[in-house]
Amino acid sequence: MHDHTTDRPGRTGRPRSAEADAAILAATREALVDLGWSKLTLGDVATRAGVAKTTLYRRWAGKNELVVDAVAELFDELELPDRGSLAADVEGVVLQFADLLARPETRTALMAVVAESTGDEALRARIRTSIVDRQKRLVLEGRQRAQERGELPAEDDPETAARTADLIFDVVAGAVVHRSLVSSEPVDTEWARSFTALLLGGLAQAGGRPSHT
Amino acid sequence: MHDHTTDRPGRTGRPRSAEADAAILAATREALVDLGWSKLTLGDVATRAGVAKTTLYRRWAGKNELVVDAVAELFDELELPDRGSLAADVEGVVLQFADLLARPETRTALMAVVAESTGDEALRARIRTSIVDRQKRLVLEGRQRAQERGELPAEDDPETAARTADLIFDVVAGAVVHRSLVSSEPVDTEWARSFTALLLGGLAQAGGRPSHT
Amino acid sequence: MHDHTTDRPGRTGRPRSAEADAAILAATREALVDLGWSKLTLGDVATRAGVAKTTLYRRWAGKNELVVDAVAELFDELELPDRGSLAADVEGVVLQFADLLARPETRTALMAVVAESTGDEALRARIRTSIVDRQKRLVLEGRQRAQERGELPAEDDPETAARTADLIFDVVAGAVVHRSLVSSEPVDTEWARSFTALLLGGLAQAGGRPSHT
Amino acid sequence: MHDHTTDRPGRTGRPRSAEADAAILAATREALVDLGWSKLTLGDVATRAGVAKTTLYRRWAGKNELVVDAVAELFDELELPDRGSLAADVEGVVLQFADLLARPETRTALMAVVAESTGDEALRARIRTSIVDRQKRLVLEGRQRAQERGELPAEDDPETAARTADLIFDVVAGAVVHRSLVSSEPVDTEWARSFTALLLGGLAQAGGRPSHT
DNA sequence: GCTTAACCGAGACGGTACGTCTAGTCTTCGA
DNA sequence: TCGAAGACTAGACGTACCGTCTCGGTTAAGC
Repeated sequence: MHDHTTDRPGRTGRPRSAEADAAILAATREALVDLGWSKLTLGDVATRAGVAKTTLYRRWAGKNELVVDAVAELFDELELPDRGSLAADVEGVVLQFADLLARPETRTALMAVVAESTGDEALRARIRTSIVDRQKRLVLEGRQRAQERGELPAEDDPETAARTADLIFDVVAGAVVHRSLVSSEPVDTEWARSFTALLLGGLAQAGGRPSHT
Repeated sequence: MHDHTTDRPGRTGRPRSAEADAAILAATREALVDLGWSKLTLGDVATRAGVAKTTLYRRWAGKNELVVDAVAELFDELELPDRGSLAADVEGVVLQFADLLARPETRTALMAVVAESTGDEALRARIRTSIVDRQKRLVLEGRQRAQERGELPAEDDPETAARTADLIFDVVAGAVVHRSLVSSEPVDTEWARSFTALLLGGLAQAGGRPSHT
Repeated sequence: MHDHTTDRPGRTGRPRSAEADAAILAATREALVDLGWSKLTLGDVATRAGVAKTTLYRRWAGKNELVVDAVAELFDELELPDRGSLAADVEGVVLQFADLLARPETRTALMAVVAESTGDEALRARIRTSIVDRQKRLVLEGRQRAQERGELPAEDDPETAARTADLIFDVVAGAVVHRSLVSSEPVDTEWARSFTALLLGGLAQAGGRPSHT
Repeated sequence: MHDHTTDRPGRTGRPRSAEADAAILAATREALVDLGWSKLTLGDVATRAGVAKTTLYRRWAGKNELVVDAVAELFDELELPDRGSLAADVEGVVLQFADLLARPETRTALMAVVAESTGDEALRARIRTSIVDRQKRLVLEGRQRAQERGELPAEDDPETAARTADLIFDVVAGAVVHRSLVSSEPVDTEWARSFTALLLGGLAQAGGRPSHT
């Protein structure tokens, strides 16, 4: 997160309003719901937040940065409650993630900032820092539990462990995003179960008959 | 594909130029490379194509529709050459898809139109028709071959077969897209091999030791 | 008048439709009433006339020429019935002219083409030929009658006679146009009587008490 | 005149630039000279004035209103220097007015806005307020002087006085405009003298022999 | 009655200007 | 020094007309 409010060096003059920050981020999410990414304008956000456009530009460099911050907060809601088995944990996080992507502000904003980031390394880094990497904890935590339960073997080489975690993260997140936003099909319990079976058992085993837990 | 040129009902009046269509789509891809999605303007595309802005608007409703058509042509390049085994076929198509996503016109355009489509059912349908569904052929063809080789069992229930194909498509396409565009990590041979091992063998088996073919 | 229909040199091929000419001019006047000069478009005129735009451009060079022809016909309605005295004749023609300028197609078109003609000598000539000079007959005829009645002395020098006729024409036409279109005041019987008194008797005499006939 | 700059009710925000107003009006007159009314575009005026198009639209509703204001300033140049007699005063103002109408920006603009005003009461009012009525001062002043000199009798009834002034104004302005712009003949000293003789002495007296002063 | 050239409708074409919108900056006043 | 208000430059938007062109099809004069 990028704190615009408190970490200023100089201390003379009128201090910035902390309320304004929250109001602006909330207004941004509201505007995303109403208008979508491309029709969202900073002037409109400022109006909704009851704030002057100048104030907004003083704190964020542009639309991209603002939206990344506004959306990042939403992703911190994801959790990994212990459901007793690796399969159940995977299913749970898949459904949580799908719920998040079902919210209009997330749907439209996430893909849009990713698209913008293709030609902007700074933005790409900001997305990784603020959104993506923060969620890898879910993979690490899930593996840890599965190893404790004996469902997965321990991994000695830390580099291989990291690579595998990244791979799993891309597969899980990618599949859910693709199903939700590109294929436009619902991510319901049935799909989550099929996906989990595929992830755990692989195509060779699960190809014909997905094993219902 | 949406044919703007030939399938009009009335036959009076000057017919539309078929060259213009091709020039516009090529100019769109060129502009995507140079400018990226958000800085691409239809006026600029028209200029690059040597065409009047009105000609462009007569055929496409807006930026979204135009870019979908321009990018869709690129996806038809994907093929599934027979590499002798299911694992090799998967690896091959993953690397092909990654190459396609490494091209700047695809990187910037694909996520952007998906983002726009979240609030526009017509656009979502156009993306599905022009891009997504057309590539499912790769999954179907790959499974067919694997079954003929005996690597996968036959599937009797056609509905289950279709659901499984959709699942695999979302997993493969989603993982590659997420790795390429969100995580911003390279999709190289090594990653493709690890991913294939996971897809075929599942997490339980491949978790510790990915089986190098 | 410019005859587009009959005076062509070659004689083979399909002849131009004479009905089209009339329909176009009528449609032009109708469009002038509905839309005014600046919002009149040739495409709209063509549609109203049930004619293709091409047909229209084949016969007139542009909006200006078309409107001049369309309006010129209206001016030929003016007549100078013998009312028994010079004053009565002047009053009569003033009121007739004012009635003509009260019609919306005349109001808007006359000034507009005059404005366009300031930078276009060919158009200026066309206006003089088609509209202005044709009406000078009214002045000449009126003077002729007045001289026969003994109200005005004969004029021996033909050049002086011509200059005086031009002067009177500018004064009468100019005053009526200015009153109608610039001052936006009605040209009614009372004003016509006052104007006639001024024209005949001059300011020195008519200044205080206009002599009601 | 319509003050866009100073008389706003609210006082917050950046005030409008007074320089911009002057630059825009000057650029408008320049563009009228170069292009004429019909080819004048607001985008071009903005460029010439070194101003953004939005600044221009913020202050004027459109081309008509802008041109009226730009031309109105020119009309304020007219004066009525005391030349010693009513006839000389009339001649002087006629020649001044003709000089004004000989300037290309006036020629092309005046008739055009009058033409546009035929279907637009607001514009008609603006023309009357900004241009026409302001010049009636010349008639009133001239009559005042002539009465002081004893050339014209005093007029007791103020309503008759006003009606007569309006009549004279329409006759003088109309005749000069018609001569200049419609008949396209020069308003030179000789014509001014003939016209003055007609105006003062009337047709009956001046018909044959215009009294050369 | 057959040619044949010029006509006709329809509508796409390359252009240009429109009037509006948004971005991001700047300038003023008041807190 | 900050914030609200709103004017500023810059430039894309999507639309409307311009005047030209390219079609398929029609129509009368002249052979």
